[in-house]
Amino acid sequence: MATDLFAEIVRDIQAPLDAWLSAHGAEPQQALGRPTRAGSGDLAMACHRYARAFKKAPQMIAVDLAKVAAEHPLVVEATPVAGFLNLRLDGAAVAARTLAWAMADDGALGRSDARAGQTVLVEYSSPNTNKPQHLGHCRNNILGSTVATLLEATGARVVRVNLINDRGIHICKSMVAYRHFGDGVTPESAGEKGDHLVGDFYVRFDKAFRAEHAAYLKAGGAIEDKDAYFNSDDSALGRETREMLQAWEQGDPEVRTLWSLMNGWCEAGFAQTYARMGVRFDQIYKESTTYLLGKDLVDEGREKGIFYAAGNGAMVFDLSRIGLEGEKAVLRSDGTSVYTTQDLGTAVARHAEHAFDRMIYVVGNEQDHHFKVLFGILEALRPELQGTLHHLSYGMVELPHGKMKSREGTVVDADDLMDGLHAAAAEAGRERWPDLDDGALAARAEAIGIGGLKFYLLNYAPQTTFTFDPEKSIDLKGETAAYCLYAYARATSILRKLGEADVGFEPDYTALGGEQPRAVLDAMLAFPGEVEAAARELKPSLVTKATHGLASAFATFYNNSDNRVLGAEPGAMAARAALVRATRRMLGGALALLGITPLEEM
RNA sequence: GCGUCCGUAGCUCAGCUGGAUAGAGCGUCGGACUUCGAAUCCGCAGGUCGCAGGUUCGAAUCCUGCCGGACGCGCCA
Repeated sequence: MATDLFAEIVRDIQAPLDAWLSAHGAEPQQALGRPTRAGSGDLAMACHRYARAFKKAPQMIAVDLAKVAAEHPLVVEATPVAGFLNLRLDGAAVAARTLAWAMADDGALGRSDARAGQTVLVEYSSPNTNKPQHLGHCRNNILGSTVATLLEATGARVVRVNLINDRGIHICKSMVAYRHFGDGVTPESAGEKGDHLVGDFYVRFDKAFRAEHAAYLKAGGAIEDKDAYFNSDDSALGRETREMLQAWEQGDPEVRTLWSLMNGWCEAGFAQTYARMGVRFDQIYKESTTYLLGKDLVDEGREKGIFYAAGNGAMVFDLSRIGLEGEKAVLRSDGTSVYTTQDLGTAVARHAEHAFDRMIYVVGNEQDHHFKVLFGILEALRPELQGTLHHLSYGMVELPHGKMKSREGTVVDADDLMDGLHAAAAEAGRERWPDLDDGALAARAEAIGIGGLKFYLLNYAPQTTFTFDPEKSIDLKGETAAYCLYAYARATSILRKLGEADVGFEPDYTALGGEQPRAVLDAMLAFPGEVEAAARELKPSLVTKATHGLASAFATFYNNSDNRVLGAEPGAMAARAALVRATRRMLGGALALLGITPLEEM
């Protein structure tokens, strides 16, 4: 049984207040909550909104409600203050309940059955197999993976899906470059990860193409626009690439062989990157097998009058149906399908396969418009999908000196980034533990470095476009994974030293009445609500904040010598030991939700 | 032109389904290791919440209009 103890306590105290309000003819509206103002007790409620219903001053209502609240056994003080009802709870009783709950209940680990019976598909990552993954993919992978974990923790059956973009003109560019400059090189012979090797050829293509275009312009060529030049017959490389795509579609054996070879390299590289990030999938789709889906839906939509033929023969959808402007083509005038057609087919096929209650696409906010259109068309075609489709849109990651641009070499490569984080953690670790063997040091550095990346990227709300500072990202101070891991390790250390010294003593919970232990208890009580909100709003940053909040409250508790566990008199020792054990358990659970491995020592 | 997102401390960001004195981290400055691990803690300084109106007992939060930034608006993906 997984419960949210805080919510339970609030409900219990709220009930008689609501009953009183109803009995006096007012609709109960606002729940008790944590007061925003320090020193206002444990729970508070603004009574101003009832003033109209009662035709009475908020101050008077607060006085009446205070009398009702004071009846509750957990409430030791109910004070009306300027129209607010402030409640102080029995600290020892709350502490005893909180610690028992934190040690035994899965709710304290953020688990619940709130989404029991729901099936949710989460699609994330969706890389192209023409170059290695970069910082933007890191945000996507970690965001998608964590959202999936949160939904799972709160009861949903989750299917993690990756749709690999393994076909198309950009893939052919790497292949053309390999054909020209490859000379039989392989990841093994080059000693390079496969995705990086393929990426090298993609860059090589761009370089060769730009040289070709420059020479063309110098010789008096008229087409200045690069894309237009690429698509013209004047560009030999453009022509070769386009012809290769056609050959691929026709199943040309030689082209298919090269394609399989290079895609295999790339996917093997991705697998390593995913494994290191702790990102996994239940199902991997490839566009090479899905790109023709959706054509039957176009026929269906035409019969239903959802699509119609535009002037030049293309099949289009009228976007004014969904409050947007213009038309969206689902078939070109030559009868071939577009990206959206494929997405339509994929969504319908997945619904047939999984009967999902919800499908979440984790994709950058530059595709907001695309998803509005896609969902609008899907809901017109399949009314039963209404309300099930969600685009988890996230902002771009910028660098201190602007955006990431592959052409300008300002891309932060995912593998390099993880190496850098690992190295920074290892360097700090080497100073701390001069005698630790290399293997153990590497394991800790990996946990701290990769955990740091996850925490850093998750700590921003998804829609924010934020600035990634490589220097700060490897910082182990502040609102970081390392900070939370350190709190966990210190709690572990206390308990190791304590052994069983507190066994058999009755905890004296009044020893937890001080400001610092109470702050730890408050952070514990807040945690499940934050996890639920994070799952509901698809916002893992709520979990990183709540985790840091618990670690921070514990650090403050820990650093005050009044709160020593070891050497305290038995009742206080037992109570504080219980607090440390509960903190450790909850921090471990919180880090697990974030995909971060706790360390017993660091 | 239209649409979406964003604008809060020197920097990076929380808070936004309206509530009391707007928060955190970093950075600056000053303190705390003979006491459970200093990758820690404590303290000081730092804000007309982009601007102007409106709604409300009450607005960083809701509405309108401006200003500034990002991204979109394809028979690309």
